[in-house]
Amino acid sequence: MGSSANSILSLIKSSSLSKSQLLQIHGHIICTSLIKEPTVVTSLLSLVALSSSPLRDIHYAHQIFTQIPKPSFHQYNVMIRAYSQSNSPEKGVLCYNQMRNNRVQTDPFVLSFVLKSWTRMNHLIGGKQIHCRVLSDGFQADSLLLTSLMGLYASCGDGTDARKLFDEMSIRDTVSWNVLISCYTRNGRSRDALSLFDVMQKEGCESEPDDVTCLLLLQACSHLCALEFGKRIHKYADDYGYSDRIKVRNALISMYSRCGSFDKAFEVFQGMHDKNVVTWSAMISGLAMNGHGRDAIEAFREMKKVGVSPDDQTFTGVLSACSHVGLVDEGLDIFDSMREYGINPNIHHYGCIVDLLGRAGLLDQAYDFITSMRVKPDSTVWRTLLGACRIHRHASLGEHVVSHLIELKAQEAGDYVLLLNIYASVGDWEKVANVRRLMREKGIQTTPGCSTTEIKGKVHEFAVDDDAHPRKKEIYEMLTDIEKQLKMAGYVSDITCELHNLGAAEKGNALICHSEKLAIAFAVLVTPPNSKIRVSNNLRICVDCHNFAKVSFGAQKVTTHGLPVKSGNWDTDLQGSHLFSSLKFSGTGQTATISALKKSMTGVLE
DNA sequence: CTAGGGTTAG
Repeated sequence: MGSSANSILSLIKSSSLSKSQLLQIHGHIICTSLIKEPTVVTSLLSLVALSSSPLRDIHYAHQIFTQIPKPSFHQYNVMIRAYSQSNSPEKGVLCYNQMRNNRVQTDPFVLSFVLKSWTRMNHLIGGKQIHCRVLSDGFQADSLLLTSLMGLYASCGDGTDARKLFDEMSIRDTVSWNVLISCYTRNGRSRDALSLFDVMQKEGCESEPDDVTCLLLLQACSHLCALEFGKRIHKYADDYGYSDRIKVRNALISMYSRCGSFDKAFEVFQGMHDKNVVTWSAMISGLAMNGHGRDAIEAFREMKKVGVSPDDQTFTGVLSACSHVGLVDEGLDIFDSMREYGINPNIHHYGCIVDLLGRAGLLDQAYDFITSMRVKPDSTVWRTLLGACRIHRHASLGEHVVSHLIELKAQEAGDYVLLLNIYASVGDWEKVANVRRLMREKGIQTTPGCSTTEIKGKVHEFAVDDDAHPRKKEIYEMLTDIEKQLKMAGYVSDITCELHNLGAAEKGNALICHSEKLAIAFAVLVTPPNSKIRVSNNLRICVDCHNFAKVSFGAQKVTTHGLPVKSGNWDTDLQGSHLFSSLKFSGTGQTATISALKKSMTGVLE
């Protein structure tokens, strides 16, 4: 290697290289025979492909790479690694194929990068081919590679294969455990994920939970509304010094908000000296989902004032706050302001605006908005509009929206129920019967409603009209008692969410036994006065049960989050649109929290 | 020298 190579090498490695200097060096390397000098080219490639400097530019790296006559192992390595982290992981695979065609030897590192590419593409078959290569190359004992493979099976399957690999591993470090936990939470097995927390802490387990374990478990707690478990993780993080980490704090804010413990979320937020975008976004979403829409918008202003620049997730939070409170103009202004931050609206942002317009009754405007979107509308966007049609009883538009869902082949049981609701709300019983018949013919199964409440760490579960509970007699008595008090307080059951053509009196009776009411009655029964009651649902609450809860626990303190009720408008009016409530029961002083779970719960969580 | 773990609206 000549002296010019040496001086260029030290130039590349100097930390402050300008873009023009880089172009100059690149030009020089091409003009001279330095392009055949592996050390120089590799360090240039590493700088452009992988470094954290502003010079990082994967397209430019690719340009340099293609000019190399016969790339070395290291040069392939750098490119495959860079592509596996980029937003075109498929190019990493191409690069790997080229490497193999050129008979360049691979190693565990390269295999792990190309595995990451396949994993990010959610391509099981491609990943499996790498699995075969891992075995044929004799790396079957490399625990890091095996963990990467677990990651592949975790994102492409239901977790069975990931678990199998995990069981077969001879050395499992914390990351392996974390991959398994993450796999479980993503596949709706949050209970299994939480149970691993105890297993990891048992005597003889080679690895113990770290900060990422805490993050993952906190997420599982949110899914299950398992506040008590969440508090345990919080304590663990405190004890082991992980709770100083900003990511753990952010996860705590998120967990407490989603579990309905807004005060705790705010406490964590206020105790943080360094607040990043994620912190602010988590808090803004937390405020929005707990009924403090205006405060969420205020927090949004505050974060900009202290110099934190909002990102796409901040906007989803603040836009959803606007739609919850019904601030249409404010929401649209904020949506427009995204451009100033160089953020392109994604499907979530569009969804929020559809929700915003829809709830406000601007249904045609919402429809036009969907058709003018720069992103192809997905089924959730249409479903949001369908929900708005339900609120405002717009049957013809509802039918039209359903036709879009059918076109997308995305109709779900819930969509038929929503359509049924719309027809029922306008009293078109013939069409209600049609939809019912259609559902029967197609064999569409609706998810049975179920509510749970956590008493002394044990989760009690209730179904609609449940009579399986050992204390059912007392529960129904308590329910009657509450109803009596409510009638005096002026509560009238809302019958528009019932689907059958019954008389008003019959409907009033039919509504009584929704699972959320049973869970509330049970919780009031077994908890002492002034305690907190928390009820979780697997489905969105019906407007009557929501009103029931609001009136029972005092309409003043109503805050809501989770899935919207089947009808109703904004948080602030009694037709409130969300499920989560932090309320006070006027009779005995209990406080109730009702929140929605996206996944149904079964079994008992100890 | 390098690797594997988390993210949102409805």
